[in-house]
Amino acid sequence: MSAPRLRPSTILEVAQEAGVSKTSVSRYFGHERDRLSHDMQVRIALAANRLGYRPNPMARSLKAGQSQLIGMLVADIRNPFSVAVMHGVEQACRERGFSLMVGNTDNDPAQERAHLSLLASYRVAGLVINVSGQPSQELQAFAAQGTPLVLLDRLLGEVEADVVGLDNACAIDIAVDHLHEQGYRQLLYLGEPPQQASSRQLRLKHFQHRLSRDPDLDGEAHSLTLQRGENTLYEVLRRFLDKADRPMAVLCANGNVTLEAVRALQRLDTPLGEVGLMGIDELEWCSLVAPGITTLAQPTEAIGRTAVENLMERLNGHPPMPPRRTHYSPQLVPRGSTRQRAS
Amino acid sequence: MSAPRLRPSTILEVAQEAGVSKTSVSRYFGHERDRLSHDMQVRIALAANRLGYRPNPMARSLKAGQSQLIGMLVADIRNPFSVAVMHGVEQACRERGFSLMVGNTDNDPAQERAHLSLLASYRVAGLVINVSGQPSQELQAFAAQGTPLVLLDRLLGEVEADVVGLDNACAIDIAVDHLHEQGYRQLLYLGEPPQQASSRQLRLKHFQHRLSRDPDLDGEAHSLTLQRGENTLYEVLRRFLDKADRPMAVLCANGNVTLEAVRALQRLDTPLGEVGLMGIDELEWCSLVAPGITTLAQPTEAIGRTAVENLMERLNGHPPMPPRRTHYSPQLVPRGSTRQRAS
DNA sequence: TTGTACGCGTTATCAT
DNA sequence: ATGATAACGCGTACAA
Repeated sequence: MSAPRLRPSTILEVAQEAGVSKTSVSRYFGHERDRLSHDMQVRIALAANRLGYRPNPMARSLKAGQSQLIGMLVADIRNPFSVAVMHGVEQACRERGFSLMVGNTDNDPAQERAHLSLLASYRVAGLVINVSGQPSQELQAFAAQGTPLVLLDRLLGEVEADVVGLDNACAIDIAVDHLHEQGYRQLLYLGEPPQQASSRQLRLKHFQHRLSRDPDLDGEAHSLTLQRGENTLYEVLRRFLDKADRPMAVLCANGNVTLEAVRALQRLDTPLGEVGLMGIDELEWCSLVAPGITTLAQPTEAIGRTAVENLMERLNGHPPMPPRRTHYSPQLVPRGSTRQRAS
Repeated sequence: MSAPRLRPSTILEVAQEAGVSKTSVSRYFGHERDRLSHDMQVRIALAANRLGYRPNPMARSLKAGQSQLIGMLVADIRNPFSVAVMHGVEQACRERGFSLMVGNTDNDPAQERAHLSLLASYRVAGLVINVSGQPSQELQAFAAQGTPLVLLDRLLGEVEADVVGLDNACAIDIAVDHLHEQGYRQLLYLGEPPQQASSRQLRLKHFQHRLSRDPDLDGEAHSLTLQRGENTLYEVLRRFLDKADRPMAVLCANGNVTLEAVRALQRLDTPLGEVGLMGIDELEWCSLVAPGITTLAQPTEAIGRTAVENLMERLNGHPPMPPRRTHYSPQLVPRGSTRQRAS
């Protein structure tokens, strides 16, 4: 049997099959069922079922000037954190009858722009985005067009949008307090280059603030580019370890950094705990690496769901609503990597 | 400033701006530029630029009866393997001017069906799917409609589709051979319930085949449902360890199983390597858990790209083409977890 | 309560 | 080489 390409049935065919006008069928599948007589409802339902009819969302969107699509742009899809958030977004969308168009920008502004204009052309009803860099013209256009925007994790000046993410200052506070309590006095903060993302800036800045405020603590902060074969992180760590004279700990700004830090510490043959290690972002393997890595867990699902909820409120609600910011507090997951050996 | 909702410009507006007919503009943006005089091309280009015109893909699809969309259905989006494949799919799509609609089914046939009929209504040009269970009516409809289908990892009888995935027999062979070489003689195979996925069946079956063929080897296979709080895996492992009298090793059918197996082994206080451990699927943390976990790495990106390439060939090519199967061989990544201590 | 007729933005057919 | 027009599937103002 060669490809038959059975045409999906149209509203017109359903109308004929049911012996009614297409208007009625349209009403039935729109939100005006109540305007139809019971008799008519039954006939339409039957006919539609027989033909396996499903409204064509393309035609709908064309007419409406807006689709039932939500766009989501992720800076790094291989980051489990992003995926976890995406899971929340996807669920929330489906529950509300929206579909998800995802794009991965690999932290590349050019890819971001390309995706953006594509999503715009699809007239997505809303956009959830993990921006990678400066506000592009395309993003401005989105905002100006009135399409609801939710910024994930990273915020952006000049763009009118809701923001959902971690309370960065709070996170740093919890982390530094915890390390302090555990007896660590010299702290090394490791993060990725802050230019690209506001959250990175905030975390870094607040860490430095804490350092300067607390006379009890000493330390430094480094921003480095994570890359295959790079061993900047290793070098930084080695020098810090050499220099330090009091109990010291490393604080990693995100999951990727944590991963590389563990690698480096293993290369340096340094037992976790003796040198404290703590990371923002909870990853499934953190409990496996002996003696367990202390983390700050973000409520990823909630972040995703909240993003969609914000979108929906703007979609249903009234335009004049000031941008909202939702900041979640992380949860401390204490493990062996911040427990000094009893000596 | 309240939401202006700037309407994106249309082909008609460009035509007026350029002082030509919409047909010409359509030709310009379609694949018939050569049929236009140079003069006209310039005028249209200028006008389009001035207005920031982008063809409306909805209208296009409506007319064409098919979209520039590729659907991708993933059984478990939180599985890093799936995400890695998705990354390959996304890239390949974008390079070819296609966008990706993703859905996560959480291994639930009902969700799969829902997504399927949605994707169908969007007239996706092709579908990449990680099926979760039996061929649903919706999937049959897809195939019957002539929409190209690529099955990932799991194949399905009765559905005409290309298949891209791992060479499961080969994978098991490599694994068993490796374990054998390393001196392990009693093998425990741990997998998830095979009913849902053909790849699970194949791996399990071939493992048992190898066991029966090789008089040198002894062992058993278990299928178990992985779940929070469940400790079936732990129990199975404990009993096996108690019983075994020769060097023994555990072979995990996928990344999730590996994760749980490591947890269980740690709970049992069994050093990795003494009891061998090996997993199918390479995960970023496998090198971190001392002494490193031996894995079989799948070429995830390639799998994703190949899936899209198959789709494209069917899209451009001639319908009468028999289903193709592409099976990749995994790569052995030997680490400490399959190295017995020198004693 | 139900139906007629038009338009959403695009492409294909047919003419010029 | 270029343009007028119909049609894709749907929603809706308007009429009945």
